[in-house]
Amino acid sequence: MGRQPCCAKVGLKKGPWSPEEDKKLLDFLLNNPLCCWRLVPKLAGLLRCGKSCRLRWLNYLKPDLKRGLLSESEEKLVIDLHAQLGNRWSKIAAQLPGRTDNDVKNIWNTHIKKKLVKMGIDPITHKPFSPSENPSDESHGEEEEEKTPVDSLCSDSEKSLASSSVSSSSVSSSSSNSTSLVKDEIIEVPPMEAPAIDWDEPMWLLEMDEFKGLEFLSNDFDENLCI
DNA sequence: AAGGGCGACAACCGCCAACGA
DNA sequence: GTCGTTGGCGGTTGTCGCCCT
Repeated sequence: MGRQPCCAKVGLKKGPWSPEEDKKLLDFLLNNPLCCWRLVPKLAGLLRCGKSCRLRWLNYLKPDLKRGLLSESEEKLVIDLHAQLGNRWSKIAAQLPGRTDNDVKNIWNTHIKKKLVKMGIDPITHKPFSPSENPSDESHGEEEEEKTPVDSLCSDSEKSLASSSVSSSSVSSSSSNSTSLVKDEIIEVPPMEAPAIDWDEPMWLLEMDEFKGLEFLSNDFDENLCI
């Protein structure tokens, strides 16, 4: 028996969300305790499937999201975590406050991957390409081949931060930084600075009453929603 | 000015795991 | 133990805007 689709495909809207839809979803989620995503579109008056609503909330509407490119330290962290975890974007994103797995995945694919390739580093293995398999014809010096991605991307002062945090062999106990469980392993990461309120939200969203008092956007908010 | 190429990002799809009946 | 439902995840695709010719 085939798996049922997450929602009846008939009559449901797909594609980009309109400001009105965003507002409806946001209004609903701000004013109602979340029961289950399947009911959200129905109760919020949206012609979307619950899954779509969930994604929109997590990737775009959630108040504490950071937008825009990664900072240098975030980028280093992503590279290190990727070296450890592979394409487990949600685990990687969990170490970056305000970033979503979709965000990290997109940034990896559009920026970091290319950057590594250009530097002669295989983004999958995180090791220098062997001369025969190097996709970029740009010559890279011997020195560069010896560098790790972190070495190549950051200054000396920053290297210490990155290398002390999540090198592939650093599932150790040397640091008192924050830790997180990834299945059986413990990943140690440096404490990221609190997400700055650096919103790049559409104007219509910023104009909404709910967003005029930022104190409102606390962690309690999320817990209340049980997300 | 037109349009083709490309990059960036939002959104969808399909699979899987967890959970409850 | 089985089945259905739901949420979560990662891969992929679609769309839009910018840049170059």
